[in-house]
Amino acid sequence: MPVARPTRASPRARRRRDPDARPDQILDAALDLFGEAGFAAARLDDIARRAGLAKGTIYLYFPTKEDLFKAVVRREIVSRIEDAERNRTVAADVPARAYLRTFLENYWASTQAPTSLRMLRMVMGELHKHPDLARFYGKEVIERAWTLVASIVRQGIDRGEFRPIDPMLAARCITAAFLMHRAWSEPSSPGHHLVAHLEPAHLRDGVVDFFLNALAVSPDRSTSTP
Amino acid sequence: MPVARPTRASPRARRRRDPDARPDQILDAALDLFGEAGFAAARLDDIARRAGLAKGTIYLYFPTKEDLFKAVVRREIVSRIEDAERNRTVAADVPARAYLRTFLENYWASTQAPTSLRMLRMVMGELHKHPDLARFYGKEVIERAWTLVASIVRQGIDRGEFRPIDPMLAARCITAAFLMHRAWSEPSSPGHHLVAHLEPAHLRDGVVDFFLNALAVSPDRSTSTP
DNA sequence: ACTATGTTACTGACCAGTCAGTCAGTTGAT
DNA sequence: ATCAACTGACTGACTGGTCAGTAACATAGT
Repeated sequence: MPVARPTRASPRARRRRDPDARPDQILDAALDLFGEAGFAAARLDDIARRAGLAKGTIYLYFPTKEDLFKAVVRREIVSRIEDAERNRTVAADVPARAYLRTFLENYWASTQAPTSLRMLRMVMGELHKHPDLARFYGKEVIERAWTLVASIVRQGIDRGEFRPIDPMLAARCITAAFLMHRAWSEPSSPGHHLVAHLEPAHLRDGVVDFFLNALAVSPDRSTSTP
Repeated sequence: MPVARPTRASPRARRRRDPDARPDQILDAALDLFGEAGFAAARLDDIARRAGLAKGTIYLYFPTKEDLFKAVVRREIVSRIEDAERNRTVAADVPARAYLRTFLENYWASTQAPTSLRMLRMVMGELHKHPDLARFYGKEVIERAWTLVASIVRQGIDRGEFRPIDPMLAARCITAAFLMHRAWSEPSSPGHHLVAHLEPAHLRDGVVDFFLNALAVSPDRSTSTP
C-alpha cells in the first residue's frame, strides 16, 4: 500500500494530486513555449513534457491548442491589469512630474520582465490571426494602459505643471516607446545585441526624462514655426 | 523572340519568360504570405500559387523555406534603406522644426505601407529565431533609422532650435512610437479596430506635433520640479 | 480487515491531416 | 533535337487531436 510517498521528488509519482492546480501548471508551460516558439511552432508534446504531464492531459483541461493559447493570453492580461492597478500607489498629492516619474519607472520595470517580451512577441506576431482576442487585448490592456497614463498627464495639465496637450495622445506615445524599447533591449543571442546596447538604468532614465521634459510647460513652443 | 504576348492577362501563359524575374516574383508572393501568416503558418504551395508558379519552381531558386524567408527579409532591408535615403529630400537650410516635420511626415507615410506592417510583424514575431538576421536588421535598418533622425535632431540643437538632449535618445523614442502606432492602427478585422480609432491624418499630426513640441526649447523645463 | 465495485486523473499509442522538400516527366524556345 | 525552365504528383516526417486503457484512490458490503 502506498504510504507517504515522496510525491515531489519523483516526477512520475505526482499523479492524483490536486487537479485544480493543473490548469495553471499547463498554462505556465504553455506561456514558456508559446513565448519562445510562437503559437504555430510550439508543440503540445513539448508543453506537456515541460508541465510534467502527458499530451492527453492537456485536452482534459483545454479543448484545442487555440483555446490553450487564448487562455494563456487571458491569464497574462489579468496579471497585467493587476500590475497596472498595483503600480498606482504613489499618493496623488505629490507634484505631477514626480508622480509620473515614479509611475513610469514602475511601468518600465514591469515591461522588463521576460514574460512581457514573450507577450509582446505573441501579440505582435500572432494575435492578428485571432481577431476576438486581439480586440479583447486592445481594450483590456492597451487602452487601459493609455487611460491610466493619460489620467496622470491630465492631472498635471490641470495643475499647470504640464503643457496643454491631448493626454491620450501623450499616453499613446509614451506607452508605444516603452514597449518598443523593451523589444529592442533583448539580446538576439547571448552576448549579442540587436541594436547598440546602453546600460539599462541609463536607458530607462533617458527615456523617462525625455517624456517628462516633453510634457513640461514651454510657453514659446509655437513660436519657432514661421 | 518574345513578341508582345498578353503576359499579364493569362496567368498560365507566362512561362518561359525571363527567368531572371522569377526570384523577385517569388519574393513578392512570399512577403505577402509570410507577412499575413508568419513564417511557420505560411505554406509554400500558397506562395507558389500567388506567384503563379508551381511549388517546385521555388526550389529552383531558393534551397529551403528558411532561406526564402531570409531572402525576403534581406530584400526588404535593402528597400528600407533606399526609402530612408529617398526621404532625405528636404533642403537642409530650412528651419530644423519644419525640416523635421517634413521628414517625420514622410517617415510616418512610409510606415503606413502594408509592407511595413508585414515586416514589423515578421521582425517582432519571428526574427528572434534567426539571430544572424536579427542582428543584420538591427544594424542596417533600426540603427540606421535612429542615426538619420538623430542627425536632424542634432542639427536643430546646434542651431538652438531644439533643447539640448541626447539626439540618439530622441531618435529612439520617436521611431519607437511611430512603429508601435503603425501596429496599433491596423484593424484587427474589417471594420473592427484593435484600439480606439482616430482619423489617420489627425493621429499623424498629433504624434508628429507631440515630438516636435517635445524637442522645442523650453527654458523653464526644470523649474516644475521643486 | 479484506475484497468488490466505482470514480477520477492521467497516459501514450495511434490516427488523420498537413506540408516541406523531391524528382520523373513535360513544355516550348532555339 | 536539345535542354533549360518548369510542373505537380508523390513521399516522409511531423503533430494536433482521440481514446482505450491504467494507476491511484474512494466507498460499500461482508
